[in-house]
Amino acid sequence: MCSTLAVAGVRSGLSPAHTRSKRMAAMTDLKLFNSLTRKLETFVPVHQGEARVYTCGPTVYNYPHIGNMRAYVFADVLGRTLSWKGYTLTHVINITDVGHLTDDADEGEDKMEKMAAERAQSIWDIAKHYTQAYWADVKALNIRGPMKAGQPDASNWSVATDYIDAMIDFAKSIAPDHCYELDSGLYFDVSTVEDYGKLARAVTEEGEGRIDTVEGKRNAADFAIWRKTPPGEMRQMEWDSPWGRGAPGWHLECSVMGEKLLGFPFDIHTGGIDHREIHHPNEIAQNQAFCGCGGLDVATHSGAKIWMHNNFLVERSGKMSKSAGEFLRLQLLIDKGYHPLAYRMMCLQAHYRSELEFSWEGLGAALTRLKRMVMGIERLKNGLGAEWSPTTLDWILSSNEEGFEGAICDDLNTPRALTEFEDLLFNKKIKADEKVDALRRMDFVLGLDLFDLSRADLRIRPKDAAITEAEIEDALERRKAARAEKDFATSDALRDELAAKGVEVMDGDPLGWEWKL
RNA sequence: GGCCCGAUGGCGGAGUGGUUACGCAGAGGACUGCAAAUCCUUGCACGCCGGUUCGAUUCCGGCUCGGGCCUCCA
Repeated sequence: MCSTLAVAGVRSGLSPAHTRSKRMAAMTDLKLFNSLTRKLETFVPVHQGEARVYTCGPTVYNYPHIGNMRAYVFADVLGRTLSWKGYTLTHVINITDVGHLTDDADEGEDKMEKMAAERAQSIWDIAKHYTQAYWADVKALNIRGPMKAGQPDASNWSVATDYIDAMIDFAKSIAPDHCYELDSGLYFDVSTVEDYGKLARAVTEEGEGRIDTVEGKRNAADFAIWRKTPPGEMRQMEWDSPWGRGAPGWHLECSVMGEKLLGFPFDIHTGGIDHREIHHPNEIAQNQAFCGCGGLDVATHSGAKIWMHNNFLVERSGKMSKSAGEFLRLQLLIDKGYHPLAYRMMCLQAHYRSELEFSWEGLGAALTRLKRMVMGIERLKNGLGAEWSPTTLDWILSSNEEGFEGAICDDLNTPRALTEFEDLLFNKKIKADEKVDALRRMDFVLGLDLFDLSRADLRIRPKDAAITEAEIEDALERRKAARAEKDFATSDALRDELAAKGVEVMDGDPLGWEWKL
């Protein structure tokens, strides 16, 4: 990362002290909030020059809603930041196609099996369909997806069912000291590792008994490593194991794929804040057991050095829910005429650890902001801008990029980073070609793809639009003719007609018209 | 019941022991036949009660309200 010009201070006559401060900024440490310690920690890679990240991906039994996607936008910004800071990134994102119950307490049905039964479809088809739907959203949001050694690599979409043998091996290695078998399966004894639940700050003692515990469990928090298929039942997804025919527990896959693809310990494990309570504590317990470090401090033997969790996207009616029937899909936003990157912008406008309130007005605000930034970049591309002021250029340029770096390095403060970006973009004292490189570097981190977006791209036809583009163009031609004749009555009537159909006419704008949202 | 979090202008959302971002909306101006879009300018806030402090929105305590998790879900 070379965010500052080494000679800038000299050329602009700045004091040595200022030059020094800039050099230091270029090496700003990346600070990230570790859920395990609940503190901001400086990122120090396990392997020099590398960053290895594991992101808990979707369970592909249904479409992802936009709240789900916030987690991947967050993980993407983290990945882009690590790349931008010069680390060779390996990023694994898993696809859960087996084992995730409708109930984390080991009592529910398998989500995949349930959906397959409801749809009377093969479970494998269900998985394929929803995986592809997820990938479509990933692409639309400019999420880079998995990486291997610094390059995009689809093989790091790790699919749980590809790792069944590895899961069985993993389970075999921890079973003797940490597990016990019941009729329903193999269970992990959480009392065999130290600090169980540290991540959640949970109590392992019996609570108010709201969870129906499985008969025979030693501790309320014990969880299934392997679930046996009940006698007389037949599942679409089941495998033989030393503990009988059945399927792996949900928590096992992440431990196994993390270990296989990244090695323990790897640098960062990410996921939604809900995973902080059950899934990740269980994953950590498995990892401690696997390392043979049960009894050692969980902070150093959890499998990953830093655990990061993004907060929820919420709406007035409460948290987004898939079980409630209708839920917000990215495609719904697009159908209504919102470009998907408006949603990315919306995510970026809030810190990943804060809850973010969703509303259509908010999404519209993000779209407007995105549009104005795209226009700013277009002006830049056309070389338009103010006079270059040689005495201030370097200072402004570096101070904006320093500010940007400072914001991102401060636990990925994207809202602040956005303002630094705009500060530079809209600064009239710097000529376009003098700031374009810095802006490109910043845009890479934000992932808005501003240099390749046009205003026309942002103009998305609402699915229920009552008029076609050809009809609009035709009306605009007639309006143009009327205006040439100074027949304003006709031209205004045409404009009203278009407005009634959701089209806004913009005479002084090269784009000519826009959909009204 | 247990654990945890939040309360910032019309909305969203940063941040800070002393001059409090930014975006959207609003207002005024430029442009326009009039608008719209765009550009320029701009008004508006730190839940309540105490405490610490020269000074608190920022730190501490209490209160009120709201939310999350403990069941699906990022």
